[in-house]
Amino acid sequence: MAVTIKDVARVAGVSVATVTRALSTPEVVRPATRDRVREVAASLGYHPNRAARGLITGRTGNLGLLVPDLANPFFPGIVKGVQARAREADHAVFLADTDEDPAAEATLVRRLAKQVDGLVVCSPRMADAELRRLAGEVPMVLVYRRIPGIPSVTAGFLDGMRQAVGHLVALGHRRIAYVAGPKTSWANRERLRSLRAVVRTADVDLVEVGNVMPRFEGGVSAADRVLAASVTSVIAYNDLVAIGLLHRFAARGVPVPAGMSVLGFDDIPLAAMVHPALTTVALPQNRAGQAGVDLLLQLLDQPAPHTGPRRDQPAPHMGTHAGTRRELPTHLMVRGSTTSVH
Amino acid sequence: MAVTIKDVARVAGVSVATVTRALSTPEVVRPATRDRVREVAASLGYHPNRAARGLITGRTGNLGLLVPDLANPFFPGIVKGVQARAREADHAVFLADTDEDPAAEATLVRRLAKQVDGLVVCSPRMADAELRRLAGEVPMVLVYRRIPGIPSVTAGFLDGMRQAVGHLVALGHRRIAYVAGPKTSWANRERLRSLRAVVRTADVDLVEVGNVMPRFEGGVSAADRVLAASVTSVIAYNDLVAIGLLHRFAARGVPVPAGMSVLGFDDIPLAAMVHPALTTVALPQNRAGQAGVDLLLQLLDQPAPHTGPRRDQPAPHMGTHAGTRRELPTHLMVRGSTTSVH
DNA sequence: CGAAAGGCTGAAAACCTTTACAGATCTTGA
DNA sequence: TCAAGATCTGTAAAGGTTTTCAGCCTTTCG
Repeated sequence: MAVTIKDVARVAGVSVATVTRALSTPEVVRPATRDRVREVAASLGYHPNRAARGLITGRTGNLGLLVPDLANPFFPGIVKGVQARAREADHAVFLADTDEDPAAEATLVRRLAKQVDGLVVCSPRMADAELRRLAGEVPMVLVYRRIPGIPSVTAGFLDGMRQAVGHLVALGHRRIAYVAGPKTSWANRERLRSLRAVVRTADVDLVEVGNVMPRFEGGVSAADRVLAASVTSVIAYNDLVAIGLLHRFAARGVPVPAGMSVLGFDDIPLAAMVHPALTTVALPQNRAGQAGVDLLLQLLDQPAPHTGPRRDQPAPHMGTHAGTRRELPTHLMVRGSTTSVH
Repeated sequence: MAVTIKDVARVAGVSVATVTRALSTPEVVRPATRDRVREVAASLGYHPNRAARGLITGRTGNLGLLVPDLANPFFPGIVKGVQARAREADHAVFLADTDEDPAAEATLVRRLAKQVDGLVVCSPRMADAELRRLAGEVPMVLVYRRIPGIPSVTAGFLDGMRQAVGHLVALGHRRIAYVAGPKTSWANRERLRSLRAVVRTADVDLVEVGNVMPRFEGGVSAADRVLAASVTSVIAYNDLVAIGLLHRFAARGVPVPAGMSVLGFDDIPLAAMVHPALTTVALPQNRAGQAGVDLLLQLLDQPAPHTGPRRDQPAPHMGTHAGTRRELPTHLMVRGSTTSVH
């Protein structure tokens, strides 16, 4: 049915070994033969069967990508970044959406592990220990989560927070609310930690408003508590929450930004589309995805672990090497949802 | 390194043939042996190498999914639907984002074709003829595009338009603008065709406002022309365009819905988050993805084409069979962006 | 008790590719 | 012209699985 290497060999009048060499190590075969083989291959539309190749080389040429929820507009950007870089490196990518289910994450990692060279795992919800175990089973890089020993790509939350708070302070705000995301979320913990650190060095009061789901509804549900906190500005866990706040503020007749400055996090495309457009801390999405793939490919190119790696010393892909951690810059996008006090 | 069928065979004291049978055709092996083998397999954490299996069975257990632009919020829903159904059927899915590039579509289809059993191709931008050719090379189902001879999943645009226009007419609107999407888009052509058909039977004037990109900016750029058309309501090609309109109307001081009713298409999650929330024709996303996978799997289960299929009769997967076309229902989501005239 | 029938199991081929090794051809220098 | 070396090419094994075929053992019936 499909054209195989044998067909090419037969038509070109050479052995299959020569065909594979002409295609993958052209320099070792005589130019005349090489060109003939390549011509035949092209005319027959031959492409090596990657599964068969993977069987022998141990490399599938495929990558896996796990995201918690594709419906969260933060993730498509990352996925696109991963795709773009993977395609450049001639790799295809398996995508799995875990529906925010930590248990599904482990299952899917294992399910995919056999078919890929490595995985990019995005904002995983599962526990550190479990993740570490999985990282021992299959090469893996983390995006938007940091665990010592596993290569990771994150963004400068602390710096982002510094810019955000700096912006509000410059506008005269002295009481700021923070609407926190899920307690179990690493990103939320990091943002909160950064925020507290920043606040400590500035002359502002911070009011923390309970944990909400990182979605529109979470913002809606937190809005009234924010209003009750008598603050002049609010930083939301992410843009979706911020937009939920906006929605509820509008319904309550609180003008934004005149009556309340709202600041988001992520800079999802949506942030620029709402009215007023959202001031937000932009986190790289595309670039984070790309960086994830870069790290992963780099990891895979490292000398392979000794067959039967010792238990007592981490396998090379555990990420003990340099350049294994990457922190991308963040920047503040000032739009219409923040303004000066009075 | 990884545990293979040989390991299981050795430990269980049987041949590899028995192992594979115990796992994939349990009824043919003696219960005692079967149980022992399965136990050993489980304890060793054995999972068949799918690449190797695919080599011999011709089935990879993988599906491919092509989308034009994951950043368009319409598509993540479809992707999630595909994922969900694929996972139920124990298939993994390759995702490729074509970045709205028709040329990339063909390349990616061919690139993926070797590694999957079939493809779900979503809202493809390429020409019918090209798509037909590709469908001859690899089992394929179309989602949100209909081409005779290729299995497809679409939604009832005509019915959706009937509901949309009916809603506006009931509210007293007599002049309606339509902001069209890209001329090359099949969805746009269908929507326009449906709209014209509906308008013909109702007592309303239709003003068509030029073709715009199917994004937020497209709506922004069309808004002024809509205002100049002295209509009381506008139907946008999709929600993103509608939201762009909303944005520009707000900037121009035109109150929505009091001064202008705005109606979208798709019902992306965002539609409910903007202010005012968008009245829109809801197209199934998740269900469309699921239906696409259903159709594809059904296609694959059909008797395989005779080895060396005749040129003069379509291969089975060309979709000459019944049940090969599926049209899902649409419904109008009435929210805050439409109201009665005066 | 013997033979046929049926149920289970194992050996080996097949899927498509890459690669180690050995063989063949060509070039070069004497 | 011959030998040695370099260059190129072919054979065969390997990778993990499924499947065909044949053979073994057990059962059943005469």
